[in-house]
Amino acid sequence: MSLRHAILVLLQDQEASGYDLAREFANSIGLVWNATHQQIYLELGKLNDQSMVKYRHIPQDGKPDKKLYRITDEGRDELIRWLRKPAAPPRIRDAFMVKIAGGDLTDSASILRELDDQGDLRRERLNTFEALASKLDDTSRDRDLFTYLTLRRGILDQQAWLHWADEVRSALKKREEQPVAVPTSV
Amino acid sequence: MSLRHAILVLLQDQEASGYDLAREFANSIGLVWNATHQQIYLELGKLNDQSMVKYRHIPQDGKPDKKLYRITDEGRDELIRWLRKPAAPPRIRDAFMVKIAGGDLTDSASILRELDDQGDLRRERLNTFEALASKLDDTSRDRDLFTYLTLRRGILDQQAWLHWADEVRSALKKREEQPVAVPTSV
DNA sequence: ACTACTTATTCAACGGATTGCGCAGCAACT
DNA sequence: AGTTGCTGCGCAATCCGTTGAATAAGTAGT
Repeated sequence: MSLRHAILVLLQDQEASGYDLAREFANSIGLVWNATHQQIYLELGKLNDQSMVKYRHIPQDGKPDKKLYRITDEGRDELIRWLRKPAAPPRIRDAFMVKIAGGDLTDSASILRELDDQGDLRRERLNTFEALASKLDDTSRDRDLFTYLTLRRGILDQQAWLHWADEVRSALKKREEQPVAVPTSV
Repeated sequence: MSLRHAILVLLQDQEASGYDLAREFANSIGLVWNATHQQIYLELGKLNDQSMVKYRHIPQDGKPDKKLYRITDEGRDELIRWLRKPAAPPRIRDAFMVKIAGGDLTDSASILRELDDQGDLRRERLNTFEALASKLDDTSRDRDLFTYLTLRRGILDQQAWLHWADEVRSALKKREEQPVAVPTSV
């Protein structure tokens, strides 16, 4: 319901094409909201119809033409209105966690395998986030305070996940060491 | 894409009605995947069409009739197949975080207000999760290992969030103490 | 008496999101 | 010579999800 607002937030700083936005959704904002290019183009179309944004057509040679969008006053008003009213709590949809909840059906080995895979991904993210955050440390993180805080959120999130993964590993190890009185097949 | 599998996981342990499942989605599984009753009834219908579940009709007096669903062999096969293949990484859609990213547009006060509200919610959740987890401690948390691990995930998640919220508060406080060279209005 | 909540299922309408495809040209690698 | 990848935009079909409502009878509270 608020892809539109995420787009407006991005357009606040600078004019951008749909393609530019898609890239940013894959990086910075992707941390908190992700979207594909189809959705973005569609939403830009709607925003344009409602004159929240406007664009100018830029012919390019060598590359395809593009449309550079910028936010309008109406768009900024809408954004501010949205910022004021409380956000709905995020709905959680974590397929991996559903697997954990149904873990009795699987063997530990395949759980551990996927745990490692997901862990690699998380650790990777953690590194990039930390790199970006320390870059902000060096220069000025007062101006980019909210970017910094967003990154911190991502960092703490990954760390919490990795910590949990360790707990899972040691719990599964303990369970295998002491062959318990649990039926292996019902 | 895997509400169906969450349902199948729940149906594994016991026969249940749509209504029962909806309640469980509001509690246990809701921690990692949430759904409204409309969705659940719809999905149960589809699962039934594909003979992943079957039901028996239970007439009741005093209360409305109900349908008790149970998982079939096909359903169990499908579930196991799904458990084996890697889960897609969860897509993140956190409206509140979008607000933080666009925080320059808002005053600190309204951010702090919403931070408190969200914090209350998180703290509440943390309490219920911890209560449930310690209940498992007392009896046997070997049998319910995966329930326990799911709860741990929820607990660590809330804690990480609350910790982040503290960081935000002190960062905003610091910013206000030293009136910085940041334009208040562009 | 009236209101509100619980149990139980379902329909209809809409909007948001995903998947898959198509076009188009240039650069770079194999 | 051929494949892959990047820049850039878009359509169509389908599916997933949300919102809102209807029905229906019992129980519990003010």
